[in-house]
Amino acid sequence: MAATVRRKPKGAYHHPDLEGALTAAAVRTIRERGVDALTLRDIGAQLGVSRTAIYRHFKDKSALLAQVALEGFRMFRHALTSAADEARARAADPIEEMGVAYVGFALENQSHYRTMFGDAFECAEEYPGLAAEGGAAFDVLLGAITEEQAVSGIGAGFDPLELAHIFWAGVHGIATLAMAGQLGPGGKGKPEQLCRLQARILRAGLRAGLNPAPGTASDAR
Amino acid sequence: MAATVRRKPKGAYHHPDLEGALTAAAVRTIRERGVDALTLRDIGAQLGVSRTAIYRHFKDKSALLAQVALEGFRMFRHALTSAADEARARAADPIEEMGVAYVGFALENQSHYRTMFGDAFECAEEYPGLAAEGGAAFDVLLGAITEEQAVSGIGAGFDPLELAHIFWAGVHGIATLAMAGQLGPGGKGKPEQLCRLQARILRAGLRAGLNPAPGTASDAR
DNA sequence: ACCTGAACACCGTTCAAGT
DNA sequence: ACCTGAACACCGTTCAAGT
Repeated sequence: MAATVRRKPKGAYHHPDLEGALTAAAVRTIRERGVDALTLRDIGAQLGVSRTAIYRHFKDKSALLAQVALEGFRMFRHALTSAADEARARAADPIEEMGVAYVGFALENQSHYRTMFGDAFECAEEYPGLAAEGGAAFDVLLGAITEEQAVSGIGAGFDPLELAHIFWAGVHGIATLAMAGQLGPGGKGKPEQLCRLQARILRAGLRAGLNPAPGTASDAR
Repeated sequence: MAATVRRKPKGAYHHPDLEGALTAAAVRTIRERGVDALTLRDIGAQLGVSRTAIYRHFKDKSALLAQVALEGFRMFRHALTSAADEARARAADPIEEMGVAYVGFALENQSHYRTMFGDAFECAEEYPGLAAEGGAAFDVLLGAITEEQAVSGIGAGFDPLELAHIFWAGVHGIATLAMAGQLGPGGKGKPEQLCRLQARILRAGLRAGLNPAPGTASDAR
């Protein structure tokens, strides 16, 4: 760590860490003016740097966005992990608390979240680190579910991967709808409340088990 | 209906219904090459029309996208309504079938769905018709939930609006994650299966009722 | 009325040139 | 090594001009 001291080159740098400054400026711009307003020229101007200087640090604009997404996934995974750990420490439901942390992260870091699950998400194969970090974040949720199955037996008869997908879809849906202002004017408290309610209904449903719906036609086997 | 016969003007029209052709071309382009590839110049070229001809029919590019979204919401509401009606006719769960129809619509009409819940969704206040159509589609879901509360008593103790938000978030989450290819390589059958499982777990949870989670700390009152 | 072509103010990206 | 300025091929949008 302390062994590698970056020797400052002779040329005058505008920024000691231009790469970090570029991603930070990107995050700030997205937050303040939206993704569409993100312009390499504007970022360069913000940093007092030529508009082509970015190409020294990133292959192109989407690589910069991928870096924002990667940074987001790292923060994201940490938020989920510590929420689950803290819940376990006070004997709360780790899955419910992870859901609250999920939605809270999305709402507090909308720039990162939008970038994580926006265009960069679609073409993740170009940035293998992205898919890996996203998978690691998902594994935190998957781990909590398998643990719950083993410890309390809740949902033990279900495929944990399917349960994880359902929980993910639920919190992702709440987060995106809340960001779009579709969950009413409740403000920030509403999404968390909704998130808790969702987790508890799902938990109760898993505990109770599924009796076949009254008129299920196609999938009796 | 048949009373208003549009008299063809003397000037030579490239398209009898340029407005409809423009939105159709937009939908097709989004489906085939993504929203970012949607270009007024390209659409004009596709239709053999000047790239500024569109301004005779739409205020700007976002108005064209709003039209695509509006068209999408109308088809969407119809799909939801008929799914619920059909479910009632054969005594199936209307909510589960609406969820399947929701996800199915999203996957079969990704151009429309992405536009409906994309940028146009954010600035819906500029296009009041959009918000109205979106609200009408949501009301189909809300109505099915209040009906279920009244008829079968399931979830009767809950705020129907909160339940509707939770169901919406669930199916919206499944739809968007499926579109992003995040629900595994299962193909088209997987999202529907997940959707049914989610609806049944939620239903079972509402039927069973919520006993307080083991270590709920903050919200005892 | 409807459409066109040129023009304007923007983009991302490339590249030879500077230090 | 790192950064710059000019240049290129694109955008959306405006507007005077055509029929």
